[in-house]
Amino acid sequence: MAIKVFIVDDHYMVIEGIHSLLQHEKNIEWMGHATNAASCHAFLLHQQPDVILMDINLPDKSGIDLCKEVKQQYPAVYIIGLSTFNQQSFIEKMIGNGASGYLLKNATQEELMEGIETVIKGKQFLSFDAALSLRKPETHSDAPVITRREKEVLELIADGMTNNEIAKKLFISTTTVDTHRKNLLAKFEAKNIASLIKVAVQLHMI
Amino acid sequence: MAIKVFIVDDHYMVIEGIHSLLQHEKNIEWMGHATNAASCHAFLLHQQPDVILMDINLPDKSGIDLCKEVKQQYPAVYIIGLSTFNQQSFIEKMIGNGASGYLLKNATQEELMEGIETVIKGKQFLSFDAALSLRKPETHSDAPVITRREKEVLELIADGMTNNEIAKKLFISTTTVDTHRKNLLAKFEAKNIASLIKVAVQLHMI
DNA sequence: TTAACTATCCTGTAAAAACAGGAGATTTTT
DNA sequence: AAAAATCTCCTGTTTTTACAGGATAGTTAA
Repeated sequence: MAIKVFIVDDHYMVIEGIHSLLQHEKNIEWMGHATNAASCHAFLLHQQPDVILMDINLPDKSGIDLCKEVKQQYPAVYIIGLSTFNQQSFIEKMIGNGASGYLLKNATQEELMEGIETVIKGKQFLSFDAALSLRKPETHSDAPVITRREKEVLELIADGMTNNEIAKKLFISTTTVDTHRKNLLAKFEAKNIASLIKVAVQLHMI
Repeated sequence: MAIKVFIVDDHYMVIEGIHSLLQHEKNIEWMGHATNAASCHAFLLHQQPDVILMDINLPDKSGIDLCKEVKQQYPAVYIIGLSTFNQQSFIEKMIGNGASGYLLKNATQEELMEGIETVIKGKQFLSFDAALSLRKPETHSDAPVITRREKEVLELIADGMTNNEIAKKLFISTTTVDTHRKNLLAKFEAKNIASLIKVAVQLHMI
């Protein structure tokens, strides 16, 4: 029996691209597409795909949230996240919200088929690069790995708060905030906060 | 005579998507694709497309640079930039480097065809959203107006330089740099440089 | 169960930024 | 030509950051 595949993505080129890659696969039944979360919900009221390929960027909702909702209502469906970028945090959140796998949009037809056939068996599938990025997060990435607390402090610094103000807000000592700041500078290999903030914003870490 | 179209993009799904959208167009001759800048150059040594659809993110080089190189060597070819996002700065750089137009990847078949047919006539084509963002650049933006010198100083601050270092580099007094810094803080209504840099990077002023 | 990581805190010192409040000399715009 | 904007420079003071070099307790991972 053919695997019923549905896609949620707001980019026609991607929809058409995947459709094109799958159209000659006899094992795949193309169920169509939705370009936003609302249409996806509407579709699922009457139809039941086996696998949903889901973009993480949708106009009305993030794919991460949609993934959670769909999995709660239809636990039997397998969801594969789709993204252009190899963003570890998104991958983790998608998986955390019930996605069975992850595919980068630069995947080949073989990878796409492999992904669908893997998740339909209940297994997890991660794109090669995605899998790599989960295994060694900081190897080829310029973004340093910072802790939750450091991120918290970094955001407050970027909002213009001084160590003293941050300390009061977080109920910790000023010297602790200073230590976090020190560690952030070391991790970013930055000379001062100005250059650190620039890089952090450019890396979308703030 | 059919318009010869070539595509440079490292995402197979996008290549297939565009191919799929164009495959039934009799006016289009599909010449194939390259997934990086090097293959694109290699292809152009022997073949000559009329229009190149070019991604701004390539593995070995930015589309912005590739655009420049290709236009220098083959001025007759029309280049249309492709991107997922509606980033004004990229659009401007692509156009500045000789691109004839710009298409968002969520464009429909109609928009795609319209884009190709427009640039082949030597006209400029910008995706609707892209065009909107170019028409009113600073209308809805909170970006303060800063002088040339202030921008110069701002960039050096963002690179991690101190007032003293900047002063030496620009052959002016440290106190002058301090004044510029003071004025920048006032113009951005920022409490300190950290918050200023954050906003400046987000507004693409750095 | 160690080892590594994380978050917390400390004492100091030196450097830098932020803030106040000026002023003179060019350019640019009106 | 006059007004406005820009760039330049100054003396101070206070606050904040940056840097050095620790330490302790709890958590997480090997």
